[in-house]
Order: sequence, then structure tokens, then C-alpha cells
Amino acid sequence: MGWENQEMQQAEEYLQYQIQNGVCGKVMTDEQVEELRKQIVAYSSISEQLAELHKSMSSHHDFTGIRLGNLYYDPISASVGHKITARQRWTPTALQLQILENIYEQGTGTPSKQKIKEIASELVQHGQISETNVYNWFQNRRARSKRKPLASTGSGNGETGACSECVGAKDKRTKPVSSDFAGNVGNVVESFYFQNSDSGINQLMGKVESSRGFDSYSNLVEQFGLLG
Amino acid sequence: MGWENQEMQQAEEYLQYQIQNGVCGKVMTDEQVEELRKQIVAYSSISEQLAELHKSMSSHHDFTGIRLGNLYYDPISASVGHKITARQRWTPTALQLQILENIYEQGTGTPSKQKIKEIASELVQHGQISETNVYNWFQNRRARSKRKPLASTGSGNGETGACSECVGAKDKRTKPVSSDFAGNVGNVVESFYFQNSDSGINQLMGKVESSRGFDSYSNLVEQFGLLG
DNA sequence: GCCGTATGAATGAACG
DNA sequence: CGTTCATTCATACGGC
Repeated sequence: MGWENQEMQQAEEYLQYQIQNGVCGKVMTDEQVEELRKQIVAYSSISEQLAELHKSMSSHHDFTGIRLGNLYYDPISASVGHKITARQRWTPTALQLQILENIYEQGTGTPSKQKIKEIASELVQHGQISETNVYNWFQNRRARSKRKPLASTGSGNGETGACSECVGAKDKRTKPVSSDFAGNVGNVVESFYFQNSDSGINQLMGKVESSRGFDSYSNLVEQFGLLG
Repeated sequence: MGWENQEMQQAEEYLQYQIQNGVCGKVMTDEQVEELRKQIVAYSSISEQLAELHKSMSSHHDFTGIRLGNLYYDPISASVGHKITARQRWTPTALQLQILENIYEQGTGTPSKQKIKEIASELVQHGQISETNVYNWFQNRRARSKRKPLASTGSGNGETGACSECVGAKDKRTKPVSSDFAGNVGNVVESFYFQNSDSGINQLMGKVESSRGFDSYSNLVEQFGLLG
């Protein structure tokens, strides 16, 4: 159409000006918006099933107490102390678990003080954890994977191959995921997020798109049947 | 600065033109973009993990499932949920129960490997059972009789007063999630952002929803009509 | 039909 | 290191 270069340039400058003054920020093409829309729809649907969890969490959090820095408020005793009252045994986060499993399988499955320190310091990025936790985890992991896979008796009704401490057991726990994944997801996510955001929408889109592991939400949706 | 009305108008027109031609569409503030970015990053990391997990699991043809924080991934249905799949849990038959109780009372209550084997092989005649089941039964029996001042198991089925986990007076069983949430509060407080997207899966939802992020997100959706 | 209890199982930590 | 304990999870079951 009849847009002169000069006009366009002026417009661009104007835009720049507006942006700099916070009047308006990023500009997206409809295509991009649509892309985003799809992403969000898919993701939010996927996360939908977690909503229930959140609900119960928030509806009962008046009994959970809260941690304030190094202090901990216990709603039951209505007091604030330095320790998290009683209980509170460590539970690995999913990511931590995966990483641990990975290390366990790849690594000799051997601990070693130094190594534990390293592992702990790495895992602490994904949630609270101590060296003791790591130590215990390996200890338990080793011990439990050792018990022989004992055939469950009979069948029919209650298949019991599962084992607790049991008498026998094969590794039936978490399978390690691709090392690539286990080792990097955390970082990926972090860098993903903490990256300078000035790059704008294009970058965002690029990242979301190129985010590996899933080709498209439809694929995802199909795989997990997460969309009602 | 020196922006003349005319120039501004031209710019606006230019923008309109661009929009109409699909060159550019919606305009968002940086804040909004950032909000969006957060949402997508959160969702995408969840999805990514699920996808990877799925891939890994299916490639291993493993049917055990995996724990994801408070959630469980079921490789069979390829979905994530709160349950540990349909695996039936063992239930002792009346006869088995009686025998077990008997053994428990007579013996010190401590089984131990060899004994368990024997017991199991004996009980299997009265219904399906595995050593693991026996082991667990004793384990639980011991643990639970400790919390409750229940002395006699009573001969019949009469049983005495009821008390589930007993000492857990607060009975968190009904609100299982909350306790776990408590354990995570710290993380939520400390790392508000998605430094870890892992089991943070619940954390994440908590963050997403509790932060103004979600609202902003909803607003965004409305404002920009991102959701058809 | 929802709510609370009973109980098999999973698992972090501790014990000897 | 192998075992055991303590706590928690998930679900089946029974009453209102």
C-alpha cells in the first residue's frame, strides 16, 4: 500500500517511544497470539488435574503452619520457634527423585562422602535437602533393591508383586528418565525463566516452541488424555 | 518530546494497517508479557516432564508407574493422578487373619524372614497371599498396636474400640495433602518463582494460583481474548 | 453420597 | 549393611 518509508520509520520511532515510556510494550502478531493461546489452553488443561490438589492445600492450610525465614510458626501450639515441630521428614521432590535415581543407576550406585556432598548441593537447588537425606536415600535404595524378587503367590485377585520392606523385591521404583532430562530439567527451567526478558515475545515463543520433549500440545493432549 | 499529532496519528494508522495485514496484532504491556511468560514456563515445564516421563516409561515397557511428588504417573493409562493405579491391594481372608493374629499373639510378634516364609506358605492354602503381605501385616500390626492401648485382639471379630491411626489424633488422613503442603510452605516462601518445577508440581500450582499471577493471567486472557 | 475410619503399602530414618 | 520403626499415603468400607 501506500506507506512510504518515511512514514513507516516514523511510526516505528513512535512505537519505540511509546514502548520506552511504558505506554505499550510488546507487539504480537495474531499468529503468535494464537500460538500462545493454544499453548496456554493446553498447558492449563494439563495442569487442571492439579487444581484439586491445590484446593485441598489451600483450604486446609490453616493447620499447616508457616515458615518464616528460619522461624516456623506452629498454628497448633500457636508459637513460633526455630524448628519445624516434630515430624517433618524429608521427602524428595519429583525432580530430586529422578536425579537420584539416575545417579544411582549410572553411578555405581555408590555413595562416597564427597559425592554425597556434591549431590546434595546440586539437589538443594530443587528443594530442600541435606546430605543426610542423600545418604539415607542411597542407603535405603541399595538395601531395598537388594531383596530378591519373590514371586507373589497365586494370582487372580490381589496381585501382590509389590513390596514394602519386604521380603523380596525387584526394583520397582522410579525408573530413571533419560539422563539428559533428569540432569537438566531443573536448569532448563531455571534459565528458561530467569533469562532476561527483554528479548520479548519472539524469544518467548521460540523457547516455548523449541522446548524439547513434546512436539505439540495436541500431541501431549493425545498422549496423556488430559483434556477432558 | 516532539511528537506531533500528525505523526502520532500516522503511526496509529500504520499500526492499524499492520494489524489488519496480520503483520502485528495485539499489544501487551511488559508486565502482561512477563505474566504470560511465567504461566507458560510453568505449564511447559510440567508438560515437559510428563512427556519425558511418558517416553521413558513406555520405552521401558515398565508397568510400575512413578511417583511425582504427590501425584502418580500411571504408565498404563498414561496419565497422572492421585492414585496408584488400580492395583488391588491384598486383603486377608478371615481365616488368614485369624491365623495371623494367632501367630502374632503367640510369637513375640516378631516374624523374621524365615518365619515369614513359613507363614506365607501356610496361609497360601487359605487364599492368595505373599510373603510381602505377611511382612507388611506384621509390620503394621506391631506399629498400630503400639499407638493404641488395645490389648486383646479379642477372639471373635468383636474387636475393641476403634481407632484408626490413633495417635494421629489430628487425623490428617482425611486431608492428606495438607501435611505435605506444610512441608513445602518453606519452599514456596523462599523461592517464590519457579526455580523448581518438580514436585513443586503442587508447589507450582500453589504459586501460580496464590500469586496474583493467576488473576493476572485470567485478566490477560480476557483482555486479549486469548481463549477463543 | 459424602465423611470418617480401618488397613495394606511406601518410605525416610534409626538401630545394632 | 540388613532390619526395624515411625509416619504417611491411598483406598476400601460402613454409617448417616
